[in-house]
Amino acid sequence: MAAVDLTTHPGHLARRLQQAHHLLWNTMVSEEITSPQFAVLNALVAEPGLDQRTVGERVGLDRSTIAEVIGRLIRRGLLDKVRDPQDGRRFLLRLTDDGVRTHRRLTVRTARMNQVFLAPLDADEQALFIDLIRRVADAAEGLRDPAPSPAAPR
Amino acid sequence: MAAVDLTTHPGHLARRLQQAHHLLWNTMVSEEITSPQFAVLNALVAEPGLDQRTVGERVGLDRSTIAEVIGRLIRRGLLDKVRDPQDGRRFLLRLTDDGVRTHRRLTVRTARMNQVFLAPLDADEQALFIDLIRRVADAAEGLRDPAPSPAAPR
DNA sequence: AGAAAATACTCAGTGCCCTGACTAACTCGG
DNA sequence: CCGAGTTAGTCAGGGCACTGAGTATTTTCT
Repeated sequence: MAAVDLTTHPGHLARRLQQAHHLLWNTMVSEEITSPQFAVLNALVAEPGLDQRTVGERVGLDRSTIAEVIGRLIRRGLLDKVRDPQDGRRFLLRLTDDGVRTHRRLTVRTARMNQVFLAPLDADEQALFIDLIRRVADAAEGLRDPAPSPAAPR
Repeated sequence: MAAVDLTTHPGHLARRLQQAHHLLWNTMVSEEITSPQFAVLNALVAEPGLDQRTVGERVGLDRSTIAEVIGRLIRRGLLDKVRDPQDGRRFLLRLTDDGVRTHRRLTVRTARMNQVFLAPLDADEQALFIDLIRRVADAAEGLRDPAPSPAAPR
């Protein structure tokens, strides 16, 4: 008894939403390059020469995961990684020509995929959908560090 | 150049939403039992004695993943798995007493967590949020099998 | 200058998620 | 009754995502 209706649980819906997206991505965008990998390429198109940690921050991946993703992109020849001569801890990342081409090619397809993905909603709803998800995600991310009392921000 | 703004991409937002949810789950619900594991427990509270495949269908996991999740729940002693005497291919699943207790305990906490998770939205927005996500996820899942022409449904 | 703290990254371990190939068991048509 | 097709589950392999521990390098404080 006392089972719950999971279709009203945002977490469960979030998981299903992501699965559905992953599926559509595979068929409409690429079976080689995944959505997080594309996010990394995109971050480096916007800001070439970032280090790993910062890229991870931009796309929302922790230090371990970003290392794996970058490893795969390097293996595919889309990315180069060189020690920062200024700071021996960092690796600076830069797209190869192939990486730039791949990003451009996938950009077109992701736009098409997003249209299909959001097709069940009308234009107003689409904007609302994006806004609501962003607000919830932003707020939950803000809960990470318990935010010390405003009197002691440092 | 020509980088894209990922904050308008539903797939990227879906991933961030799920990450945020996962984080909150860990702190507010359980570090032992994950959200998909809870979904399995919940499915078996609603319908005891289901087989693996059907549980997977109920919670939205493929045959491989559901096998892993069930394996972990069995190792934790929350679940039992026995061959169906009627059909030697199936395993029938049933919660242990501990499994039932765990489900009950977590149900209370998930309700609290959902409140916190959705707190940035007002009541109307929350209902809308759930509705929009569900519609998009359902539609995308329906794209799996290309839906043959209506004249030849069989 | 030298010790302590912070930072960037790696590695091991756990869990979720999928596909494709395989095995065992059942069903159905002839 | 028996072979072909279907179904439930396993296994190998690839990718995402996190934590905690450990290494190397830089910064900071004294």
